[in-house]
Amino acid sequence: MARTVGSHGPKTMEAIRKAGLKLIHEHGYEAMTLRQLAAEVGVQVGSLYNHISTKQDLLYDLIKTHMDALFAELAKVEAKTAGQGPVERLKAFIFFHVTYHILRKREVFIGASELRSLDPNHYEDIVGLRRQYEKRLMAILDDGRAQGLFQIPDIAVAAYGILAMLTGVCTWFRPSGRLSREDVAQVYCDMVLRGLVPDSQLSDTCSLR
Amino acid sequence: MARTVGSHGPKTMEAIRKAGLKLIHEHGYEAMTLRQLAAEVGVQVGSLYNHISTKQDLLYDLIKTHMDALFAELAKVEAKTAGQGPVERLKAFIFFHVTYHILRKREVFIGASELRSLDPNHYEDIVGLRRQYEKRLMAILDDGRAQGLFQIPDIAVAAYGILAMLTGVCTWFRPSGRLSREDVAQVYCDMVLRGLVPDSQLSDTCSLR
Amino acid sequence: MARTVGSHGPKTMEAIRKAGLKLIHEHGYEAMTLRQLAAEVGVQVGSLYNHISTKQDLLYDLIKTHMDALFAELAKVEAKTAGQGPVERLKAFIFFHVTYHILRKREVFIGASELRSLDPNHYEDIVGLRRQYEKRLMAILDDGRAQGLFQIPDIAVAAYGILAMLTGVCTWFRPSGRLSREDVAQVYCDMVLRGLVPDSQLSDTCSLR
Amino acid sequence: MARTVGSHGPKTMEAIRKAGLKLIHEHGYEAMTLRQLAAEVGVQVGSLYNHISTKQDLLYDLIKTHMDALFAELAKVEAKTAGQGPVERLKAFIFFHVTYHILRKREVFIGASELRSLDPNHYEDIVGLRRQYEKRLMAILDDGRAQGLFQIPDIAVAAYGILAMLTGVCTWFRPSGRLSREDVAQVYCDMVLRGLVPDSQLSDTCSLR
DNA sequence: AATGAATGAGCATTCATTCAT
DNA sequence: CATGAATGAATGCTCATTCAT
Repeated sequence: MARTVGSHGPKTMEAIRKAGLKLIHEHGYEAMTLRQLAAEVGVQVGSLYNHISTKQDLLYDLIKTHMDALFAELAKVEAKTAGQGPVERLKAFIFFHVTYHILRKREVFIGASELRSLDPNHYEDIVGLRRQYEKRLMAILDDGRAQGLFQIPDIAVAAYGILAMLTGVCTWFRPSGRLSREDVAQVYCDMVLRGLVPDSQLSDTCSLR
Repeated sequence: MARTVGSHGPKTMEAIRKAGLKLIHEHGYEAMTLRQLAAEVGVQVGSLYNHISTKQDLLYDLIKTHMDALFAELAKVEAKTAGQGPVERLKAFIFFHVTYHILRKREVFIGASELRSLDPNHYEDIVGLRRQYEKRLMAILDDGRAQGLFQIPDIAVAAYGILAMLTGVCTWFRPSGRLSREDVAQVYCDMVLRGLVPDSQLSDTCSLR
Repeated sequence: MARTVGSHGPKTMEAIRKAGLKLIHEHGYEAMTLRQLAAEVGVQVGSLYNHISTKQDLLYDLIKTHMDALFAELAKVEAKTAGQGPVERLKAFIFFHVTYHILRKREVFIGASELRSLDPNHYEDIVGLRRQYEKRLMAILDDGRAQGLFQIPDIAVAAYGILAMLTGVCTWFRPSGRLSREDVAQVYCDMVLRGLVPDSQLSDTCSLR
Repeated sequence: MARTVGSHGPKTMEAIRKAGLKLIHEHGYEAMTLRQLAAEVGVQVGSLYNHISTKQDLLYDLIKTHMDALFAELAKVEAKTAGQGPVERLKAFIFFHVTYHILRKREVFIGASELRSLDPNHYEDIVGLRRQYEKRLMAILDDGRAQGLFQIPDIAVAAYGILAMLTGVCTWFRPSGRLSREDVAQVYCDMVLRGLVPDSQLSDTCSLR
């Protein structure tokens, strides 16, 4: 495709990453071939190996880079809300998570759906990071419950549910849609926070058993 | 593996489906090879073609069968709650969705993550079914909003969020865990319903902008 | 090349072995490609893998088969001369070794020159067999020395020297040449036996030091 | 390996030759890659081409250099024994050949086993030199036979046999072994000379036919 | 001289699929 | 129905070689 004639040096690596992101998102890691990748970059297949050591390594590189960026951004948000109450911190977390997942939908999608294609060592590495990320949310939920603000029967289940809901955004969100990034974040923020407060009159009636 | 020596007749097709479900869940459709499949069934590769017409067709068959079963079960639940109010119908939907997704986690996982491997015709077919399923939930939400029971700024966004949360269960649920299927359904049922009721005092404060 | 249309079953494996022997002898194991091999057999490259598991395995198979045949033939010769004196047994060994190495020059050449291309396990295996073969000669030399028939300062060095001399035959022998197989065997038999007898008047003068 | 950081000038060419000798001896010419060679030298692959014109040319260079050295050394020995009798000249040849082949075992091994990897022109060139070398031995044997000192039914066969025996030394000789270079030369010298003298009583009995 | 990136051909191996037996 | 052998295209990766810097 876009044959960047004479593209050299670090530019090529950047082009490989970008093209890899696109193609893995479109076809999946297993289905993407290095010939496709090379064509997209505008380079011969063999040349890829001046920049990556292995197809598997490219996948790990993309996912790891994404995870590192995710943590770096989360750290900024946490710094800004340090010392505030659980509600404020949860709001900040939700806004961050939703907007980040909309902006980086390809990285996020790959980081979740291609985990199984990582070889064992890389897999453990990334899954470890994902668990850390989940724990950052759990810590907020735990705080809120301890302060009597949230009613949460099981912290982990709640966290998994919230993350799944928020992350789902990168599957269906279209920039051209009715709602903006912030609108969506706001809608989910409301829904989640209401879902955690104890005094809703409907809650205790919810049983089919 | 389970070498069903001398497996004959319709048993073989059933063994293929079962093994296919397992292997696609483990490795993904692209990564599963017919040689793996044949070995798992205890048959030579060529013999598979007495039962399936193509690898792609096996995938479609598995997903379509799953979707049909999903709709059949949903129909039963809807029949049982026909005429009841939105809250009761939503509770029923959530319980059904969660428990079904726990029981059929492999089918569900494949039905979502391998969509992209379907060829165009099959893809349209299945995506159409998935949209119908989403609409069944949206109908309940719409009803509840019309009756002033739910506060929902955007029906589609809410539905996607709820489905993502509930479906996530098939990623992390372990039968040996703390909570039973019904416990998890109850937790999510409470969280979702509270999230939709209008009078929570925190809801209007949720803004970082 | 010789496209044996519809060649099936064990015939193909035999054709692969034969072609492999020829091509490895001509080009060396590393330099032979499976495309060459397939063309020689008259088959597609992929089809080779219905019969061999790996290029490396073909090499091992060829060498191992050769070594087994070598030992089987040697056993016959040893059986025929069992109970005879060292001189007779040595003569028999030399005749056997020379004629066998002329008749099976390709197998012998490969079995010596491609050892280094065997992977470690296979290498150890084959080298072990070669050592056993050398020991069969050493046993004869040892016997002869014990009975005072041979004058041998170092059994191993003598054995290596004799084997190298005899084996060299497969490098230069041409069936169309002046001497027949038996002629060559006779010449080497004479030379080796004279080389081992104690009373030659020249032997003790051989020193440059 | 031995990363000669910043190796410059003619030193690099010498390092390439040395590393090439080592790697070809270890892996064979076809199996040695220029990447291995570059790594061994401590240089990037591209840099090799400032010193060699082609992989093939390196091989030829190594073998030709070896052959030239071999002839140069042989010339010295011949000069020293010029005018002496065949027995003395043969002893000198054997001592020279054995000790040279022990000292330069890698060059010798490559010069024999990688002939087939030379392209046609180079091949003819080197094979011609090898024939000349063989003829130097044949000349001695011929002289000895003419003077009635040696009993040799076929000069060429005898020469090939003797050379194979002596050359074999570079396959098994270890400096740490029981025998020194000179010991081995002595053993072979005795064996060969005895093998050529006419009056051994065993010689005429050597027949199995 | 040395480097790093590029090339294009080639490699061993695997794949889904076909088909005579 | 099952099998084993065949096909032909494709895959990830490596190679010797080139060349601008």
